[in-house]
Amino acid sequence: MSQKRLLLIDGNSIAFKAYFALPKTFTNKAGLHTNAIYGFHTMLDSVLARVEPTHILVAFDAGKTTFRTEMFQDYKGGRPTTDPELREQFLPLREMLAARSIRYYELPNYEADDIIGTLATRASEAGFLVTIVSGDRDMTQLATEKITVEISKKGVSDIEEYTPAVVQEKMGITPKQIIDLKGLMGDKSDNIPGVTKVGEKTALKLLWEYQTVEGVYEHIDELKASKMKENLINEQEIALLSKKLATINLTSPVEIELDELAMKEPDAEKLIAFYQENNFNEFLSRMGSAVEEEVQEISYEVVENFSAEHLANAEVFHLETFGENYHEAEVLAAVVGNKEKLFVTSNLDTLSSSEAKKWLDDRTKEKIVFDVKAISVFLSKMDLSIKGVKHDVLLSAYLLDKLDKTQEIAGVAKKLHTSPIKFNEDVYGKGAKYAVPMFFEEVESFAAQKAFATLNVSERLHEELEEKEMLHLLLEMEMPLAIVLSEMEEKGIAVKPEVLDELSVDLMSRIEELKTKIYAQAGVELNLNSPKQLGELLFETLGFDYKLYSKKTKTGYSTNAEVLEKMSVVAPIVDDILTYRELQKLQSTYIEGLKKSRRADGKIHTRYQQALTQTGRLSSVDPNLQNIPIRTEDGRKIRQAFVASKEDWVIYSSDYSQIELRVLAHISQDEHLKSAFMEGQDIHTSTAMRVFGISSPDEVTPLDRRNAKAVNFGVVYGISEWGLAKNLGIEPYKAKDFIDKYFEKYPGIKQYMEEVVREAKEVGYVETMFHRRRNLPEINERNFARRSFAERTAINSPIQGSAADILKIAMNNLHTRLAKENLQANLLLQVHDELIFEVAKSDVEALDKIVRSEMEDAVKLSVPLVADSAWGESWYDAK
DNA sequence: TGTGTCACG
DNA sequence: ACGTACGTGACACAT
Repeated sequence: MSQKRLLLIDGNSIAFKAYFALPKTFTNKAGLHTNAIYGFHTMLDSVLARVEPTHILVAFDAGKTTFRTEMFQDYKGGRPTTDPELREQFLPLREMLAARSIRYYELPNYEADDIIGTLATRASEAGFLVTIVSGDRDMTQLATEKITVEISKKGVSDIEEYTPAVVQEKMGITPKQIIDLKGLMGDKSDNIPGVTKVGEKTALKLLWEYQTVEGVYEHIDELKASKMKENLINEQEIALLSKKLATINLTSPVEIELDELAMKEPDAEKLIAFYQENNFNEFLSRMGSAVEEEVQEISYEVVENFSAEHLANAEVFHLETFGENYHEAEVLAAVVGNKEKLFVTSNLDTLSSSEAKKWLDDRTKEKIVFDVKAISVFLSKMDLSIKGVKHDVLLSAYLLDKLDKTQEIAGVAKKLHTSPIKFNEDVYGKGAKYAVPMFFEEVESFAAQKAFATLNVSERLHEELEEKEMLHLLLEMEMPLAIVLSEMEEKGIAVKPEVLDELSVDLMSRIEELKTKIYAQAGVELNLNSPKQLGELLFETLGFDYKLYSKKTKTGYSTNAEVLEKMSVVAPIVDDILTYRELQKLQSTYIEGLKKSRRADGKIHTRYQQALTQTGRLSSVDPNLQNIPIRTEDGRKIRQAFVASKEDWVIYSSDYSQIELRVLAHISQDEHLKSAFMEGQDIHTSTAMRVFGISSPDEVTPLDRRNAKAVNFGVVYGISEWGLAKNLGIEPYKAKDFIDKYFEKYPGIKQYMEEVVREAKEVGYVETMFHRRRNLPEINERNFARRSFAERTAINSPIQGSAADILKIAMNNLHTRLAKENLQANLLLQVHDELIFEVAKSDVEALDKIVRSEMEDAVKLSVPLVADSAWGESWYDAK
């Protein structure tokens, strides 16, 4: 008979630990918190793997009153009440245990400790090895040769193992003496009093000498006179009571036979339902492979060339690449094929064969891919292109919120609970270990798996898009845009390093001057780039009261521009620090950063993340060309380095005027906002007039306009009193006044906001004009901050997202139009509401006409769309 | 690797 | 009583 092992888990204390170890962002479909359950599950998995028990039980506390409170009313007194966010997890936690066929138990009048102590004793007497898992150190008193106590520390899986030897080594006493220790020193967390002034050190010394509380009192006369001795004598009763309270009951009336605790198979059906309900996708996918015994077989063949036969029935095309940035990444392998059979080659030349070219170029040969933008960039380097792409799984997964931050097909497969495949990191490693695997077969197999997974999920995503009326968004907006973007990225924008160098010389000398000046004023030298050191200088060395200007952060004092500006009156030094910061930012991020990004062709090739933002905007990385300075003159000069790549060409820029407010006017149908735009008024002036009751535009002061502008921004962001107050530097009650007046004057906006939030609460998501969705799982949260955030998001996302959609439509239309008209012009950059081109001087007027009309007519709204344009030698001059 | 800061729309 | 304006990316520092 093999060794039986019993695992006993202290349910309350582990749930408690897990709750505090994990963020409260875990919620289930009903909006209830699940972080403690999730953490409990994780802990359970790791301890099960480690201990491999044959028997198991989770013990819970039954209630507040126990035999201990009868002995001592204040036992565990003074404890704060359990958070409702934790309390709501106890029932589902039991459900999870039930689904996993794990027995749980509670006993009126007794604590979980007593159940565990009793069963541990019975089991060890019956020849079991016992492991106890708890977050409570008191349990260590149960440790014996047969009973191991594991105490979970900070994290959920970080544990400390206690055997009698460990206890002996740590404290010099036996586990049994823990109760004597508590008797003398008490226990704050359980409100066990202990003897006055006796702490851990004193108590241990006494126990080393006299073994037990009783022993101490038998020999109390031997102690030399002291306050401590007096306390001991006076509080003998308390010491004995404390010991009693700390003693785990080993003979509780637990009505369970050990046999009943034998490990059982989980109830798969219940467990799957539970995981689904609680969004435990990771656990679900792990089950998936365990449940569907038959893992789908992937059949692939490594070939030297793609033959016409291979291509004839191919449905998928995949390029396996190595490198962080595809502008310089290496293609390792290509895959074509279908679910029955895939063909993998590392001979990329085969893509240029007439058969392959023909297949790639044939629109009637429909292809499914993952990331057509990246594929197009790679192919274009080989002078190839791909046509007939009917489904880009990257983009559809993005639209359906099925991408995780890895942006890989493996993440999609995981979210959809299909056969799991590896992530790039698993095959190529990361950091210093990022490398192509030693055995190339691994790459070939990985490439085939990705191609298979792409096919495997494509149908489901396609169907889901159809259901949600989002197919149009994929086929007519995102997929065509991917091609437009690939051309923009591939083209790149020319950057003159001489211009940057010139700016750099000036900046560096000014930075040095400022540094010297600041050190002189400070009286010490420090690293000005360190917020920590700067905070210490201002609020410790120089003695400014942080409470007046700043607030504490996790690492020190906040020293951001807002704080420094507040201090400017009393501390002239901060003006120089602000300037230093500004120039340092320009130097490191823009001068040095951009120079590093320039490639051999003298151009910068950014990459647009098309499948990332929550609203449908693009983002630009490596480098980010969507945040090149413009607001200060020093910063704006950076734009002088961005020029056309050919002689006699210029930079042309066109941007939408107030697109977000125009979108708001359209979707809210607010009469007043609409008419302001239809009459072509300055929108902030118009708002100022209405809200502040001013009759003529001439009477609107700059301050009025500024306030109105802030209110307009606030409206788009999902206005809050506090946010507006902070932005304007006024009191929240004044901000409230602005908001109230605004809503009174623009009732349609108020109605829109209420409606969009109401609807979001009902269906759990919001949509743009073109059905782009954003899910808002926290919209019905009980937590005020999270719910409020979701509500503001519900207001903002349709506005920001619709504006993004409109520019995408304009870009696609422009792309087609420019190809047709054969202009000497290239679209180079997109900055959310702005498009930047390079164009032959001779074609500027023609381009201007086309661009403005395509932007203004991209969609028909109930207010006009207006695009303003400009051009010049550099991006700086296109203003 | 996380935090603070700051650049843009 | 709660803690915020919406959406991003890159840099330097500190751990």
